[in-house]
Amino acid sequence: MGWESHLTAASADIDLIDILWRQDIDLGAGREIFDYSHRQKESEVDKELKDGGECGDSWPDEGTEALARNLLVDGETGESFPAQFPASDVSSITEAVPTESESSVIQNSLLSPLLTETESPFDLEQQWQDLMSIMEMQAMEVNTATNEILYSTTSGDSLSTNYSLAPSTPINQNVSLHQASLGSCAQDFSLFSPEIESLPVASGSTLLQLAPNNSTSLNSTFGSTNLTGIFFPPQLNSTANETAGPELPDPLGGLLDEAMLDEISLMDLAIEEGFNPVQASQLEEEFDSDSGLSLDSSHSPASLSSSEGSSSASSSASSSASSSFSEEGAVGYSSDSENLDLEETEGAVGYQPEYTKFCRMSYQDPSQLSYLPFLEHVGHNHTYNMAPGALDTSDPQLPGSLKKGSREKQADFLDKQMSRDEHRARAMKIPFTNDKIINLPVEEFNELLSKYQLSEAQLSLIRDIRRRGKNKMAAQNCRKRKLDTILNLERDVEDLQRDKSKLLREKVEFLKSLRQMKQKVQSLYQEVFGRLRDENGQPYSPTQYALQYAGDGSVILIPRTLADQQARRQERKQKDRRK
DNA sequence: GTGCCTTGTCATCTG
DNA sequence: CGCAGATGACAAGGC
Repeated sequence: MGWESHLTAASADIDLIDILWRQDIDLGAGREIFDYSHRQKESEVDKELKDGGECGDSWPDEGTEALARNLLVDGETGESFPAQFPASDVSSITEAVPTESESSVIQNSLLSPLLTETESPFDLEQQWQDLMSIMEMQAMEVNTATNEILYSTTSGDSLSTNYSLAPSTPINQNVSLHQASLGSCAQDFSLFSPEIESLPVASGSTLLQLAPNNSTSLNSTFGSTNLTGIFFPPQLNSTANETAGPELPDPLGGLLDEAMLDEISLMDLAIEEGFNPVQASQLEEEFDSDSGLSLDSSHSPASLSSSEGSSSASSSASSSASSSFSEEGAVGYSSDSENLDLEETEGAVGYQPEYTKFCRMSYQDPSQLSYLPFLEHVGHNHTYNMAPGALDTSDPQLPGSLKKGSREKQADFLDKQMSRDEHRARAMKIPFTNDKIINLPVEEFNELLSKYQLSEAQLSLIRDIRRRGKNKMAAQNCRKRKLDTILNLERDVEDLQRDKSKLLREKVEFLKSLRQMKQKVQSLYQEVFGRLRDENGQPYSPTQYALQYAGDGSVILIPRTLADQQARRQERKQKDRRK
């Protein structure tokens, strides 16, 4: 029989993975049951989730309420369920499942020990925010299945789906619905109360064929077995009835343990600290568009400077300008040097000093881009390679049809684009480009200097230009690196949050599977115990006997007192292990 | 006029 | 020790 294998497997040292693996195989009431609800609510879920995903920054407040009305769909099982379960919904669902409602007392009482474990009080709204954050993180996942939707961590919600849409599922899967959403449903916690003995179990269940009077005392029975520690935390079993009542229902039921809640809270904190999916997507867009900011050689300052340097500056600046030049002009260069005679330089092809601005993210005036084609011409003029005095102030590359006014404009613009050092170099009649000054290797640079008869002032300026130019590029690179570092860190944070969200969802799924497994084992126990007969053909009393899983995989019937003793021993072991 | 951003520059540190 | 690069800090200019 199938139940034998279940019991046998569960009797040994069962770890979580083993349970889950078997659950995937054995759970008959799985996907097909949940799919119904999924199909039913699919469109609504999509819509709601879309809305939820667009909550953006406002989710902590508005998202909570919105989510409360959401239907959540389990990505693994396809199970869908209302994220929150108003009393009216409960009643309607209950009515829709008459067999369930008939036997609700039994069902609830059977299940409660499983679903009340490791509960801890926490803020309901905070939970919803946590769940919302998980969902939003899900939306960030580009490569994951888009339809995978977070399983709600509220056991009551999840079970409500079973309750309403899977009438034939084992009854105990549906019980905590009431526990979670209806605090007054005390029967949820009366699994092993005597009054249930005479009540029939759900007839539609494919698993439960329990004979009457045989469904009691299962709690302690399980507690006496090796399965106790896995499926039925003893402390909860013993207090199941006490925890029922009008207290605030725990929407997460036994599904979320404290550690998990901690994780969710931490993640929630992380998200609150500035990362929501909207921002993340924006960030991704920035990553794409920020290529211009990267150290891509095509955009690097060096390469830009090269094109800048390839442009030529006219050395025909007025001599009067040079006389007004302030030598260590980093701060105090004369304004005269900036008021060079444009009429003399307008024809010069040369300068495109701040050419890099056009290639950066923040060039100041897009209208100035109209000069770019012209600048390209300028950029290929290598007049600085010519010997001193051979420079031509004319502009052979300028279209002859250009009117003088436009040329003045261009010259004015170019002049404005000249850096201070370029102005100074021109004023001092430096016979080569600033680009060369800056970018030539030391040897070539010295060689270049030796080719010319330069005054001390010129040499000093050239050294300053080289130093400042180098530092300018270094500063640009430094800033880019800094920006890249920040972006990479942000991306790392995003990735880590995504990973964490994924792990959290997996944990929720595992817990859910574990809960279902517990329910199934419980059902099997009831079935087995109910079929047992003594030598007179009478069923065993659950108050006097209990089933226990032996180490060799067999199932034995033992007196209840003995089972209770073993259960207590097991409990102590568990506590010691936790310490 | 003011605040923010970008860029250039200087001073300093580091390899 | 000198040099080149890196970087923090500051100022100027533009928006």
